[in-house]
Amino acid sequence: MEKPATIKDIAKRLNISLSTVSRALRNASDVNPDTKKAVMALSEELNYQPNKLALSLRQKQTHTIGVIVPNLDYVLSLMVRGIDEVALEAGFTVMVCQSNESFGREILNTRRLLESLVDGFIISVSSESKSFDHFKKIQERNLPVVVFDRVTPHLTAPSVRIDNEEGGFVATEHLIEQGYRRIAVLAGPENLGVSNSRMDGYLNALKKHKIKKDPALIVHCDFNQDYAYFATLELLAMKKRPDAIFTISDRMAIGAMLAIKKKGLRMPEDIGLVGFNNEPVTSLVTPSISSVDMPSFELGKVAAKLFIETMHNKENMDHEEKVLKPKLIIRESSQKLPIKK
Amino acid sequence: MEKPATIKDIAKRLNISLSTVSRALRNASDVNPDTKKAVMALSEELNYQPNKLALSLRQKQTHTIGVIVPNLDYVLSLMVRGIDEVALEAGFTVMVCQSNESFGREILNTRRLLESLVDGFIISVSSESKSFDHFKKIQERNLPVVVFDRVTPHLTAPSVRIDNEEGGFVATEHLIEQGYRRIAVLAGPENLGVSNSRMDGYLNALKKHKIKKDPALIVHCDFNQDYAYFATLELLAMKKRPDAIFTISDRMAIGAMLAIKKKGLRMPEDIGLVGFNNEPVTSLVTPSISSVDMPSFELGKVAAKLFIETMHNKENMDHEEKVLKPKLIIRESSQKLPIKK
DNA sequence: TTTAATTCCGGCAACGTTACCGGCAACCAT
DNA sequence: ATGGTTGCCGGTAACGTTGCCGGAATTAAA
Repeated sequence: MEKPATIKDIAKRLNISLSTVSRALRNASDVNPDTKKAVMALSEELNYQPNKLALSLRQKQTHTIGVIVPNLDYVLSLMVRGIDEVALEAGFTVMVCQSNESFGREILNTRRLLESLVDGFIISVSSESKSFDHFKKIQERNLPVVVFDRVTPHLTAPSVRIDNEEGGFVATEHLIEQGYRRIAVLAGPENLGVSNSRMDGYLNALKKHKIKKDPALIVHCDFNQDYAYFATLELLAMKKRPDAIFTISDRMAIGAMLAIKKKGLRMPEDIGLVGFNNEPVTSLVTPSISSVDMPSFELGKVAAKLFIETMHNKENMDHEEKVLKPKLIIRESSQKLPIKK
Repeated sequence: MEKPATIKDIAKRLNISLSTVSRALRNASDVNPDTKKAVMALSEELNYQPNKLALSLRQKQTHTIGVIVPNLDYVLSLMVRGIDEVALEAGFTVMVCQSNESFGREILNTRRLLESLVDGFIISVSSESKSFDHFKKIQERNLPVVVFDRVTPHLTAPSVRIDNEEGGFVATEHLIEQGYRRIAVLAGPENLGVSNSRMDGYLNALKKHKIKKDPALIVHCDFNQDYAYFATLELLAMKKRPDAIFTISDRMAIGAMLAIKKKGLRMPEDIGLVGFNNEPVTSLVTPSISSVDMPSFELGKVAAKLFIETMHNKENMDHEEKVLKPKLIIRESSQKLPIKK
């Protein structure tokens, strides 16, 4: 039990060749039932476990998927769990690397995973990334790549995401229906697709309800509670301050909430607030915060399924694009009118 | 750029032997400076990356640490980040597996990591685990093991943890100093060492201040918000209800808070509340919740350092035991008296 | 009885790497 | 010149596994 048993040990003990043992252990064809039984019995007894390294080296497959994410916040860790579940089921191991939203780390992680000889990648791009050469290098090696959540047009690969535009739309329309008219939006970095799509939804809702867009009410800031806090303070200091805020993440919604409280304003009476992601904390704070829920776990599962499909099908699936629907959860922070019967 | 370059490719192109290339690439001794330069140049050009699989197979080391955790909540993910940071620095990759507090999964994960030929383990045991044979199997293979956070006397291995007794003590003493007298404790499962130590601290504080222990005020329940919610409701329904609650985790504190609010009681006036872990959410809810902070990130770093030390030193470090100090963070939920000058 | 088919098995090479050993020069000191 | 040292290099085996090929033994078919 000291050193793990190998095929060689079994062969020696049974006085048969390595090849026979190897075949007995998997194919089972081309091998006498009796010897097969003997091999099985002994391998059981010695607690034989095939050496993964040797196997991978031989057949040039590690059965490992490299997953690159910008961070592991609530939503992304749910997605990763979804990926994990499906991947495990299919016999894959996943290696998760966080880029911490940093472009440099993203490149480094890609390199590392490539060195580890993963069989392919499932990627959510960092908000900082403007170049995508490191990902293209993966594709040059003919390794399958799937992009999820944070997709980008600069990378042609199968993708899964939620309908962010729809999410932005329902959040904004809900605020309008509640009677809010000067609706501000706290968006993320300017080059982040996810953020822009949600903003598009916001703009569409305004247009549909004939509310004029006010550039002063559109604020880009970092994806971060503190930045959102200060941005909100500035918004509230305007002469004609907004009467509602839609933030494209719950982290930012929390920052906004703190700023609103700091100013002594009440939600939903003085000001409405809707976030995005439906993190558990939104239901715990006072007042509870309305938020757009997304099927994160499911999205992860779909990403992994898509990956496996891509891996097996030689055909080009680069233009496969799955889109899941978000859902608005209404809570106290935006519920100004009594609930209709 | 299709297939990764190997040592063989370099050797062929330079008309020298594999061995020479191999030596040139690392030892640098026993090889002519000129050939070395040539090898380096070509390896750069071909973008040569040593094949980790072959390397590991050869030298029977994967430079990988298996990390087993019961879950990835706020505290544990911080610890894992600490582990990761130190491990990476030392040239190790970490593979993290969650057991979801399940004994079966823990065994499965151990097996999986063992199959992946990790060089050793850093473990925080699941709350469900009562047997530790699967961990002992690791030690039989002479692989280094370090236990962190959730330690257990049933496993002799170097360990890192915080002083849970101290944590329970300061939390309870703080409540006593604020004037609370009937202090209940919401503890975790009965066999969980961490929980019991915190309870011991609670008991010590009572004893020091000559408050009689009341078994009715000691409640064991699952490590979980919902259970804590219902347990608190029951506590509050007592004829002589407690005037303060100490929960051994913040998750449980949140559950308790919801129950207290549900009953229409005020914090800190009617009832005091102190949690454990200092999760960010404790400062966001209303009222904000006092909590015992632990140096999680640091603890993870220490665990990894201890692992590396254990790996290198042949000497028996099994009785090395590091203990870090927790710190009480006082917030609204327990601040009944005005702050002293 | 010969031929053909079937069943079962062992040998060899290969995946990419390094450890070890031995050998050929060239140099130095005797 | 002899012997010993040093610098540099190549060959071989090994890590644990599997794929391919060929061959022996047995059975079936002609």
